[in-house]
Amino acid sequence: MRITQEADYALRIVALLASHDSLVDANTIADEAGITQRFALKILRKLSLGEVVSSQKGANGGYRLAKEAVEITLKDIIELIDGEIAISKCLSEEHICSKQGINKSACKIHLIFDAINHDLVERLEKITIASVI
Amino acid sequence: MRITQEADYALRIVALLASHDSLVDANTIADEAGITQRFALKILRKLSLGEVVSSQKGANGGYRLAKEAVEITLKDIIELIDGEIAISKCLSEEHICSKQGINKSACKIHLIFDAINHDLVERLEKITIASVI
DNA sequence: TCAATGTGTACCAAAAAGGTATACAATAAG
DNA sequence: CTTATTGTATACCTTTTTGGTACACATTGA
Repeated sequence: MRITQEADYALRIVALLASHDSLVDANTIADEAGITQRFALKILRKLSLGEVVSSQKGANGGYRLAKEAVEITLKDIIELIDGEIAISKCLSEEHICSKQGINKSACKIHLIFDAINHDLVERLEKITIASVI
Repeated sequence: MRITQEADYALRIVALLASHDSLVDANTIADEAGITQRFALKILRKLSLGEVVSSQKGANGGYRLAKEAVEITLKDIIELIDGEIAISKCLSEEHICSKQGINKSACKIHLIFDAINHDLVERLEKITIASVI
């Protein structure tokens, strides 16, 4: 799948949290990211379940990073929001070559995409939030 | 945008044509690619308009490559079918950073995606159909 | 002349993206 | 010990994109 807008917002939200020390509430985050509070909450939920951010409920609650900014990679965040990164649908699920009865590892196009995708993921894995802020 | 299934089929169709010398009609192409004739025709239309394949009308007509296999890159074909390659929507059209009033070249996330995307396109540009068959 | 083939345009259905709504649970301040 | 403030959980909705299909037509070789 491609990197969605939602993942893009997630990156910006995490970057934003990385530049604050204290708890930041969803409203403030939404404002700074330029999205609605509800949508921010949805994204924050995923980030929270993925243990990228931690949350505090109740009055004066909010969110903060759950770990150091250098420990959070772009890949982590994107995969939390969008699922596995795949430049072509053929890479995940039922690939065309298999539908055609071609062995996946005998399908040259598949192999090429696979290599490219692997390098892409590797690259996203090397970029941390610390280097973005 | 991500590489769609349609682009994937297009790659397979062009590879198929590259391994034939003579004209191949849409029905045969569709059969070998495992898609309907109509859908094959749609893809072939785009390839034809993009001057990757040439067509011959009438009885015993069909398609053949319009140029040498070494002159056709994966990038050419993918862009003909899917439009400009962009790993993130943010890269084309109205990017999030601009909606937020941030200058595109000041948006670190944008710059990172831009660099990655550039390298991806460059890589796809270096792979020709000749190397796939 | 007519059957075989490609052209052009428009339409349609399913899936994904992008976002909203509603009802609830926890907690800190008063 | 109540209540306003904040996050949680789940379900739903709308728009865009993807992945096709349908129909009427144009060309050309036999």
